[in-house]
Amino acid sequence: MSARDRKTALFDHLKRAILTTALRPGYDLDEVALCAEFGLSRTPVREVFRDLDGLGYLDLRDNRGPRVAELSHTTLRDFFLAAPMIYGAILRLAARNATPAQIDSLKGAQEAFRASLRDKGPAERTLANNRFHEITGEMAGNTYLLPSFQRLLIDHARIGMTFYQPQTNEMASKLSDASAQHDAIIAAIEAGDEGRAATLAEDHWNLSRNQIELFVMPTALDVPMGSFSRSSPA
Amino acid sequence: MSARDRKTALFDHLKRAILTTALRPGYDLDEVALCAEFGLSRTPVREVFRDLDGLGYLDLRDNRGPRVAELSHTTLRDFFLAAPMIYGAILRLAARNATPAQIDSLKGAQEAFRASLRDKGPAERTLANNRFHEITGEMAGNTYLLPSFQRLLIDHARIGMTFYQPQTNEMASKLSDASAQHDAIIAAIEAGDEGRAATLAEDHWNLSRNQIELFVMPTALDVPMGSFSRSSPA
DNA sequence: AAAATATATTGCGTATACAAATTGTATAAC
DNA sequence: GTTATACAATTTGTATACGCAATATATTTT
Repeated sequence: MSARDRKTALFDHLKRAILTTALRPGYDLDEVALCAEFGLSRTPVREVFRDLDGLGYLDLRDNRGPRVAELSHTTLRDFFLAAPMIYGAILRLAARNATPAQIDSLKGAQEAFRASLRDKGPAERTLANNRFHEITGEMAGNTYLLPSFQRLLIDHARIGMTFYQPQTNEMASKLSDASAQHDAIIAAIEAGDEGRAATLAEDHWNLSRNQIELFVMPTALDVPMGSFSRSSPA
Repeated sequence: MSARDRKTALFDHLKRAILTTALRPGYDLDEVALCAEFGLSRTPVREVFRDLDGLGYLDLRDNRGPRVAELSHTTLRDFFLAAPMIYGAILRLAARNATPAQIDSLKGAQEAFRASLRDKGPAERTLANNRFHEITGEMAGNTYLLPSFQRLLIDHARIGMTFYQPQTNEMASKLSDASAQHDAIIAAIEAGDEGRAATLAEDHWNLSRNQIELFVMPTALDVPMGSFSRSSPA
């Protein structure tokens, strides 16, 4: 195994571990440990760190170890603002520009996603879903939109992993909804139907947003008015 | 002068040289020459390269020297698609979130821009204008929109330098228009008027777009129909 | 006992040395 | 004359070593 392969292995490992929150937001990485684990010296390891910093996976601070990018309240707010706009634009452009080879690639990714829903855990499902959307980004092929889109995908994956983790029960139906939407997205792209692609982007976003909101904002208890006294004693 | 200062000096130098097209798109950088010029060894110089690659200034290819990011026909098309959307979103959010300190900073940048219009050349003007818009990006403060916005600013500066360069004559009035729009943008942000900020973003974009289009598409000659024979005799 | 300063230890940043790969050139064969 | 191959030179990538800065700990002083 060449040094280059070991370097890309490290890159892929960190990317996956961060997306699936196996490495939690804010986690401090150990440079020398990773050197030993992947059989690399510090120089190439630090280059990988810098690349991941540029892509938004890591946060590099001076004279301090690299840290997994934080996922704060503020970033969540930013996420909700930016995501619908960018997702819509990306799918619209994907429908406009997708090549046959890319469509095949997207179908493959959707097949893998469906397979992961059958017999894999949350981490694998997240990665498969992430891959699907990464390909739509490649299809859109817009140099300027892509960096923002990719950052959104990183945190979308991580938000998903942190929030929907526990309730795997009622997740199932929502996930098959998501899978059905993926199929519709593929169809719209293949037909070159930009308007439909944009609509589906909105639908897909709404599904995801509802899921997230369920766990951020606790559902109000469905209780008749007046059951609780206004001034709660003690 | 410490090594760190020399490193940031190199970073700033390359950033400015690329924005002003003193280093043209596609230009191959000489690693060792820059090491000598800035008194650094190869390691920190290569780190600067990687940072600039992540930000979209440079293009790093394997086993090949770093190259100034290309500015192709395709990227120009992408630029026209993405810019209005992102610019609008950024100014809208800037109006929503700007802090008093940031507004002061923006006023300072506008003052510097106006000064550059008086007694500086195209490169200084481009840098001053770039700085103004960078601050609006900071004001918006959205983690996800910022990377795309910054990439747009890079190429907006470079497109400006390549196209409006020669005709400094008729440029003057357009530049004072741009300066007036900057003032209006500051006012809208200070008032927290999101709608007006978004409208001004559109106006500012249209002004810039018209400028660019004038040089990309040669203006049709205003000649009566039939002046040219259909089949041109070679 | 608490606080402050000195000292030790960890680890980040830079430099240099070495290895691998790519490119240019020269020579030979077709 | 053109093309292909081999070899040399330049350049890129990786490894190791050193110096400095930041933080933690211990000892001293108030």
